[in-house]
Amino acid sequence: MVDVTRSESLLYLTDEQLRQGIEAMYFAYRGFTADPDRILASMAYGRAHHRAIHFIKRAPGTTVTNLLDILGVTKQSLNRVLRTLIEDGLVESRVGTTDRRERNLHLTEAGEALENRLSDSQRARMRSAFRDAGPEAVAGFRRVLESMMDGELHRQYLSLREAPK
Amino acid sequence: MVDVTRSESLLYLTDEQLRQGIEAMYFAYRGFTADPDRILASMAYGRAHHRAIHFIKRAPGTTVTNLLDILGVTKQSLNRVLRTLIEDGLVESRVGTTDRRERNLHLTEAGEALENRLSDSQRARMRSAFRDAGPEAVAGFRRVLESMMDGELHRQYLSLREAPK
DNA sequence: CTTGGAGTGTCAACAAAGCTGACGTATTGT
DNA sequence: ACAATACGTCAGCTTTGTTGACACTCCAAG
Repeated sequence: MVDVTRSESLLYLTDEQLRQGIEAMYFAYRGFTADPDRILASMAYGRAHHRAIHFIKRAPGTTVTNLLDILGVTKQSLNRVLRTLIEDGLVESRVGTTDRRERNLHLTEAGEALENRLSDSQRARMRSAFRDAGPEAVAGFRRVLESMMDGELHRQYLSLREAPK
Repeated sequence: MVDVTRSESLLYLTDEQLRQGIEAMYFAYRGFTADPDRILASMAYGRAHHRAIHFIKRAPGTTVTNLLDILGVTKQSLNRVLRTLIEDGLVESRVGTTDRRERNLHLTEAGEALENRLSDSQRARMRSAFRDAGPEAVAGFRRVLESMMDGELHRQYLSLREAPK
């Protein structure tokens, strides 16, 4: 089945191993989004609203352009989502202080409440997976995921750590 | 910053670590789908076609119901995708031999060709990530992802290994 | 002080891919 | 004979993405 004569240290790079990794990624991502999706479906929201809320929570006061950059969608697409969140009183859009063209986005109390519900459920699953797998596995998980991002994605991923709050 | 007095072995379960895991998952999944998406966009296909093609390749002769089960979508949704693939001559639908109500799905030569292009690009990224991270990290990656699937997803993930070909 | 460009919002139209509900046909198994 | 299964399809709706066009506010530079 597998040619054992080749360097043993590369057996984890066989096409079969890669395919299992691909399928694991597919099924795990479905699990990853399942819990928040259930909560969102009970309201008039979808995954796009979750992402906006998540990153506004993560970087309060962020601008629309910055959010656009992180989410990688068009402003028309983001605006539709953002508008409903503002109308529903979950997000507040404040005119920028230094540059009045900008809009600084913040979660309202209601927005914070929903964010908590969503991220609690997602964290619960992540925590359980992390605990089951153990610290070394978690480190490996992180290392592989980070290598899977291309340059631009990785830059954005890291940028979230720079000025967290 | 972090309360070092609590058990050190649980530091990897802090909310901050979990959030980083969540964000890593989000950005990595975007990288994971980026390459096939580019190929698909140049044709009239989308991610849904890719998934169908992938699992037909994985389990040749699979039935529509089985594919429905794995993909977790409605038959109307799958049928729309499957119909275009059959019309375009990438997938063949053969009347079942033992049960003539069933349809056994196979890739045609053209279907195999597209599947190869798609999975080559996806495997290339996965291989590069695996190689960068090393075997132990890959094992951890797999362990965490598998723990992230809930029961039903995990069952389906494993079922692909049972009768691979 | 005008003018170009950046940041934002919005209208319109469209596409991909999910959903529900309903119905029809072929086939199997009781 | 009849109920259930497997499949296909019509119609209509939703979410979330896309282009393209246009307007407004505001900053910065000439």
